[in-house]
Amino acid sequence: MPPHPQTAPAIEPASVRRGRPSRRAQIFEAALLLFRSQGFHATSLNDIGAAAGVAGTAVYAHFSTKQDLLAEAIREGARRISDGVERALAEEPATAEEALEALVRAYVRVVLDDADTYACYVLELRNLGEDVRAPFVRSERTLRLLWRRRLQAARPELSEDHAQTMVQMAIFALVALCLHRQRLDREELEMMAVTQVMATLEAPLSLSNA
Amino acid sequence: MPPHPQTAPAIEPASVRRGRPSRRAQIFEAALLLFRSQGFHATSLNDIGAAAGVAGTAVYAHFSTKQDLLAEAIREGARRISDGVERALAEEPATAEEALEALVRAYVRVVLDDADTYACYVLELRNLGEDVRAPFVRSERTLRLLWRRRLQAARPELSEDHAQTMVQMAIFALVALCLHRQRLDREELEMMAVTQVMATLEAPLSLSNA
DNA sequence: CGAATTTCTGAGTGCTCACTAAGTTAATCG
DNA sequence: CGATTAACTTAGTGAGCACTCAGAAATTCG
Repeated sequence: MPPHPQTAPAIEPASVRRGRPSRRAQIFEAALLLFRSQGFHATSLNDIGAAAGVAGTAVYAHFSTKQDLLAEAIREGARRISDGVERALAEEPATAEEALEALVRAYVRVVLDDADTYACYVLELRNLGEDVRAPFVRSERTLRLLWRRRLQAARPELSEDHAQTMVQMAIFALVALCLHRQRLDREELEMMAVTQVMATLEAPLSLSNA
Repeated sequence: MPPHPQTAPAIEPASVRRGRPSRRAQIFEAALLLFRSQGFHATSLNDIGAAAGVAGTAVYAHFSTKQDLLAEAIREGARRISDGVERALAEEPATAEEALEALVRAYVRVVLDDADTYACYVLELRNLGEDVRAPFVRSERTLRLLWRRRLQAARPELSEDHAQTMVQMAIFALVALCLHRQRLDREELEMMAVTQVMATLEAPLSLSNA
């Protein structure tokens, strides 16, 4: 059972009803931003507490360890990606190209809308303990496999290795969008990112190939 | 004046003549690989020493601080990129497109040939102290500006903001190549990476644009 | 209000780590 | 060889850190 926020009545805390985030949420948000900007190891519990307006040790009323806090942040990043992808999978597009583009668009949306969460996911996953990290690495691999399948469906001439490399390049191109702040507005950015990545994935291999 | 390696005579140490790396180089290499795989803060001086075959404190005979060791690694990454780019700049290509492609190819070569060094550069730059980091950040910005100029020369219709975003995506697509191990062979990878990135940079913007 | 529970604080505790000091080994050179 | 110097080791030292604990403050609920 999760601990209740500061001003919480039985079912729904007043603070939530009034739109004020619970202390737990404040701490989580502060930790996420600090992990994202400084890195996990460079962030102390006192940093986190200070950013959330409490003493460092108050964190332990809501999270069991610092690793647990990171795990929660990573879990959130993974959840948003898989939610986005799930929505893309539900679309049932007509052509293989449309299927690929739906996947690309799903990623772009997550990367743009949850930039800090996804950046933290990408940059800090390595700092999770082996046991906690493993399932995330697995699902990451599964998602790349999904990309590769859709890419190969659209371009049957690609070998597995080629497709795999192209997918990794495409996904990383998107990572750039959540790491650096862009000056274009949200809608234009989404359109452009989808276009650019699709161009990568649809580019013919160089002429010297069999 | 840098300290001399273990078996060093006045000018050129015997160990270098025989192809055995100096202790300093061993330590540097070990640190680079550990920083790259575990991250700066997760790597202790004992780790580094152990990987280089000495006690942790022996590192201090060759480097002044742990930060200094990281700074050297970062400096090496920056040096290789700027060397590669410099060679590309010397080419004086005929068209703007060829100029852009030369730049892309220079990056691809560095990323593929110095994968660990460049990965360390990208991932660990943030762990350098502000003062040491600043010049690297500046030269990074300068390089991105060079990309943007060449891209805009090839495609004058692009706005600064569009070109900037495209450049960031393109560079990050290349980062993927040094982070994950690819199964394609070196030559094919270079050709493919150049092709894919050029496709991104040459892709038309989506139709809804002015 | 009063009791129970949760949240929070401030003072620890023990551990890890970067770094130092002092002394030993090994290599160089006259 | 003997003297000098660099490289290395072992044993610290002090700081910072995650985390614990005991109690205070705040909140909930009868």
